Amino acid sequence: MKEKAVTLSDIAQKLNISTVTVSKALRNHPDISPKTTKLIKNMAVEMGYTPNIMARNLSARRSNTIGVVVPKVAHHFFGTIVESVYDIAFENNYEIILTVSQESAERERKHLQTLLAMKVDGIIVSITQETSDYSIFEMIERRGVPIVFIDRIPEMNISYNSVVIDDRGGAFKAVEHAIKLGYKKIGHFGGFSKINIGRERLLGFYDAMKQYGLEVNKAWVLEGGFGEEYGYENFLKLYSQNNLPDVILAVSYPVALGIYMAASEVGMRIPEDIDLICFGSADVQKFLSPPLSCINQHTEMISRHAMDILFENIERKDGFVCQKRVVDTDLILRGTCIRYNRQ
Amino acid sequence: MKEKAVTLSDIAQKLNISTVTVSKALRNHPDISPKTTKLIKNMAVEMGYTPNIMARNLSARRSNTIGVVVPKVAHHFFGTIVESVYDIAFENNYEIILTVSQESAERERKHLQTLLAMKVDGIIVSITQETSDYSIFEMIERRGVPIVFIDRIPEMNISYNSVVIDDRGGAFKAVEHAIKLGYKKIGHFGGFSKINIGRERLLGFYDAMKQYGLEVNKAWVLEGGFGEEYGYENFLKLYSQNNLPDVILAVSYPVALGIYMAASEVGMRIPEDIDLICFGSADVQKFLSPPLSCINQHTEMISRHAMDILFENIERKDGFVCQKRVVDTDLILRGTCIRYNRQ
DNA sequence: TTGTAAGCGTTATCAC
DNA sequence: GTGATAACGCTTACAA
Repeated sequence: MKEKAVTLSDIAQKLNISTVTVSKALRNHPDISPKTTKLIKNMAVEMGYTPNIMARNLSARRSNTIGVVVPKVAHHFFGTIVESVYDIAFENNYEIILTVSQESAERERKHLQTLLAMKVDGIIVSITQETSDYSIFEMIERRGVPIVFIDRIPEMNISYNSVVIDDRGGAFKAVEHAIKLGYKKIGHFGGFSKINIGRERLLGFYDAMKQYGLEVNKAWVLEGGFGEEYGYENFLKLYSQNNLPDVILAVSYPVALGIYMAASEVGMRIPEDIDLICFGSADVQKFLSPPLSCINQHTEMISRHAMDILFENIERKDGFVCQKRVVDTDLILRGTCIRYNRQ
Repeated sequence: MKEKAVTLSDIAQKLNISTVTVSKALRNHPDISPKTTKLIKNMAVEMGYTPNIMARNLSARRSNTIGVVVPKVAHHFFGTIVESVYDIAFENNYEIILTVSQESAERERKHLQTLLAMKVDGIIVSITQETSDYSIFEMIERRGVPIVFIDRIPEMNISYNSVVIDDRGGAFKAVEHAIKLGYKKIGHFGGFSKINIGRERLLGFYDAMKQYGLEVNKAWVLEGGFGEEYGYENFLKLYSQNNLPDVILAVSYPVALGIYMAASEVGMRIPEDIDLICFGSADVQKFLSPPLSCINQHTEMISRHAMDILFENIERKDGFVCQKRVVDTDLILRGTCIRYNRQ
């Protein structure tokens, strides 16, 4: 029932030549004459030969494979990043081993170990919210496996490659926009500030407030996670204290959704009663009511840069050049934060 | 700079024992005494040993790896399926090789070949809209690699495993619900009918119409793809003909979004002027205005069944039992299709 | 309980 | 141009 897989030597035997010749021919090695190559290739398809990548990699000491670790995949931001990573890999004849940490640092660590064990040629990782033990990354570094961090990066003092969004600039841009609209009472529902994206966005918020000489009301600057529940809870908290700002910068798209939900529950209208803008774009935002304005992140650029850096580092086996690239954001104005809604 | 990787024999040498003993100890083989095992394990971590999975798999003739091919990943439906597949794999110490066909049959084929070459123990695939050449699947079958199709399945006459949504029943349920509300002018914006999910949903629509003795107005039954653009275009087409039904069953969530967009452009209100329900659930639907009712697909159940079947088939190396499992749907009623809105 | 020998399928090296 | 030989790192008999 189960056919034994055809191997190089099966083909060789059939043709009465050596496996080496077959191996070379199949890889278009110049050693082998065109006609032998032709002959061998035909036989290979005829016999239904499939190379054994395990064996190939073991022997060749390279896997043509890139490992990826992301916290989530059923999430617009990571979903689009992952998808473009796959596209780029495909174009370049690389395979991707994707792993999902589900925001668990322990799981992340295990996945990284597996990737190492699989002898991937390079690694792309976006760390979890809770990652604080960086020893595994140092180990990867020591092993000489190129690694690039995207979006969420660790705070290490060894040098490493990274590709991030201009979080600080993006937040600044959004807040500046709100200020120019006329808003003064501005709040920020932020993420954990122990992770770069949370902290940078918070800084961008402060930058803008400071530059325009506005006072920051600490009560309106709330820390939390990047999920819906935080937007929801924080909004209700301020509402119950009867202390809401006029406009909120939400650290993520889900947080903004949480705000939509809470606002609708308590009968407040967006943007009339409270205005809103958030980080991160998903196509569905244009379908919200009102359509949600946001700070757009160019996910495909992140993937592109990350893969570029990896390919470059894989080529030059000698010391890498450590690179830090920053991807610009732009404001997409839809139905929120488009005019000043207060008296 | 680049440390040479530690191997089994490095550990063996250090300890003056054989590699076999080390190999066994590391895998908790009962052969080895607890204290030697302990000793070896300590040395392994001390030396920073990482197993070489390539070598292991080559030798063990099994990869503990499952290959997955999906048409898309930045898509709520597939994103959640993929995520749960990863979770289940992780629980069971399996690795996943995910590939994304991007709805290209050619790419799908290449990916399948790669998976075969990687010697995956099993394969899960959701075919593209255009897949019509099934020879690769027959080849996989012949190779004895367990394969299970999910959601989108091929029309082959060889037997194969599959896990699908009860598309027909789901569509029936939704249309029946609309009918009971009082609707009679019911339309269906469907997908390609050459693919099972498109066809089955269409059939479910017809089933309900027939069972309740309603006439189908062919002008309201439109075929297209599963993307936003089809909902948008089809809606505008009917609108320009001044020939809209009272309620539409959209074949997918994106198609429904397209309808929202078109309706809002021409100033028609949902659900007052035209009502709507769609296949597929995404959390964001509850944030739409009005919140969109839908036929919910239990994605995690699909993954669970698919993995179950695979594990079962991997165990029993002798002939498989071919299984076809159907996952139930349920109606999630939110702000559309909750009452009859016509005079 | 431990070790020996053989082999998994491929590729690199160096003769012929 | 072609091929013998030795890896690659591990596991599975089977022997000691």
